[in-house]
Amino acid sequence: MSTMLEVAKKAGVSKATVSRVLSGKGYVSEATKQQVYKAIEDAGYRPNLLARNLASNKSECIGLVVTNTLYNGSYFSEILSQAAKKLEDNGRQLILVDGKHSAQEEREAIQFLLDLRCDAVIIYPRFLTIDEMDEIIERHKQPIMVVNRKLRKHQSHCICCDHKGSSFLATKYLIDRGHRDIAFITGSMDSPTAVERLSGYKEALNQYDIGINENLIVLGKWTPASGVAAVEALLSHKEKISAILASNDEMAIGAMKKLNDEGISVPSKISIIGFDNIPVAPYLSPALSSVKDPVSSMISEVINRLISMLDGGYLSKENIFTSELQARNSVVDGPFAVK
Amino acid sequence: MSTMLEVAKKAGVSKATVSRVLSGKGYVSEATKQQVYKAIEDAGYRPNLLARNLASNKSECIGLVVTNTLYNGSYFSEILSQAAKKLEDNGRQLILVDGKHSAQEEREAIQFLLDLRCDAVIIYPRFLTIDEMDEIIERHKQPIMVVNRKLRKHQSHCICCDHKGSSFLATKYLIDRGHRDIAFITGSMDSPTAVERLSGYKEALNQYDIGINENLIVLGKWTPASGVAAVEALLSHKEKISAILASNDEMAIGAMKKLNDEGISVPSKISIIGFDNIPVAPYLSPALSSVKDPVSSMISEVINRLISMLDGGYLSKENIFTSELQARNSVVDGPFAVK
DNA sequence: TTGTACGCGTTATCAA
DNA sequence: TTGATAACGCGTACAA
Repeated sequence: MSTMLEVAKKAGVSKATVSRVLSGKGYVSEATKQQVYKAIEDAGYRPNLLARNLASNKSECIGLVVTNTLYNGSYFSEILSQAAKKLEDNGRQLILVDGKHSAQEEREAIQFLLDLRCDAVIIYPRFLTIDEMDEIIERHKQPIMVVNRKLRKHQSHCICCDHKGSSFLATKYLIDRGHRDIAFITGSMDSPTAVERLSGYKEALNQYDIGINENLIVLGKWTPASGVAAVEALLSHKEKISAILASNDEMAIGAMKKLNDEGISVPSKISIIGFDNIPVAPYLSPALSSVKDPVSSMISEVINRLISMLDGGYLSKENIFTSELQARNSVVDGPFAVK
Repeated sequence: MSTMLEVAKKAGVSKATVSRVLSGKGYVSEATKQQVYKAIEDAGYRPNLLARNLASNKSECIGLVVTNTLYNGSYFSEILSQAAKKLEDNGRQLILVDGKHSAQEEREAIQFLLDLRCDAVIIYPRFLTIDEMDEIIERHKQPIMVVNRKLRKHQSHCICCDHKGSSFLATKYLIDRGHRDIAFITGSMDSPTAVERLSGYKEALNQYDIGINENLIVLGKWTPASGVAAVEALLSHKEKISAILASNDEMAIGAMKKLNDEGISVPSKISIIGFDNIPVAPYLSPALSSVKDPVSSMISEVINRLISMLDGGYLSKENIFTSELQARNSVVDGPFAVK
């Protein structure tokens, strides 16, 4: 790898001049500029970003941390494609690193990006607590944004969404159409999203004076296979069921499969609603409907803020954004009246 | 951010000693070791990876380039989750950067990772030609591995899979079960994979003396929506059709949807086979079957090679691996006999 | 308009 | 067992 010094020698100028040509800052005569260009070409010169970033103390790239437990599934590709799209015209690079599967590893992933001197870090957390994230944000001068969690202190650094509310609405939607025997398949209960969705379901039942039947609530793990297992468990209880709310689309698809296999037709006998509205979900309707999760909006908004912070002179942490994105979920239409 | 120098001062030793403690190389007395640890703790010290990598000339991280046209879809998450899993125990970081949507941008993404001094780069190309990649590999000392393409020169640097062969087999599978009127939905024809899958289909028809009916071949774009459109086009021709081969599962799902909407039952009236076997695909059977693409094996194998190259002392490019992974696709069972 | 020289935060090579 | 000190490749005042 040839260095700037070699290019300088080839062009018969000093390092500083080459640097000026490259950065476009400072005065360089047209003649020497051409010589330098030629020398760069000849040498096949490539700047060393490590050296550049070290010297200039910035990197033009922002890091994203996502647990790999999320890698399986369309939800994740949505996050990434949004982020990529959003950053595309901004001249910054997105670097994704794996948060693996523990709080410790999520911490390390963030540290890694910070140690690499990324200009900012976005985290879609799975294991870290909001208190710890608040603390991490405090400890670092680089902006650290948190997606899908409501932080206690640094509310300008987080974007979240009302999972409980959307789950409440989806349940209400079914109730409004005459359903009373609504089963619920949870996500992994170590995930706040799973907890919130369950609680929205319960709140709706309570509000409409429908008793909560614990037999109708079964644990899932976000995967299609766990949706199959959940329906198996539900059927074993021999309870009456007219609708199933699954905490995500993958499980809803598993549930659908199992019901079909058992000869229970969907949606005429049992209605199913999932969450997230993954790309293929609309194509599975009318068997399946789905609540749209505002991932795209969240990611998009978070990057907007970040860009403002970075470009617009980012002074203190609490000074720019105070509002929260409260993108409201809406239930996709489906033929859900009880037959 | 405190530096090593500050830590050294706090501990009353020199930079060199701190460096030794951190790297675990060289002799340091237990006593000073403890002082240094304490000073690191006190200072909240974090190594600057830019400086470290610059000085040591390595980075312990490997880059991955994927076009964002692939981000939408389960196929991509499979690539990433495999790569992450594989690298997890290896102590290396995976850095994903966006290849965006042109050859130029794919080039730049590779350059970026190289400029960042990644130890190696894996590319899942979409637009770059194999000749250009051969050339890129030649120009750089870091190993550059190519997934899903057969290179001309550096065969030890690529992993590919026999898309034509698997498409041939899928077609044959249908023919063997009595199908003669088999429609084909292509992928985007600027993708080699799409071309190969089409050619496997044609070859099978030829081999069994079934004429190729151009009306039964329609262009798709990999998306579910394009699957819908493809079926629409097929139906408009009023040709007899007993089976559809879609070049990926997403399009197959779109096709399924459209047929259902038209009251044509799947698979009893028309059988559908997709490709890739995305996570939800098995749960859509028996309506849909899918040919498993060996992505996992490809990614896994490519990283195995890389690790050997990096750890085992990588000398010349042509000297270690010569064999190619020829993971054979197998058709998932489905009830595909013509009724 | 150009060059000199120092700093960025490490690692690594010698002496001591 | 430790400490100077020279790289690593680049940015950037400052001087010329």
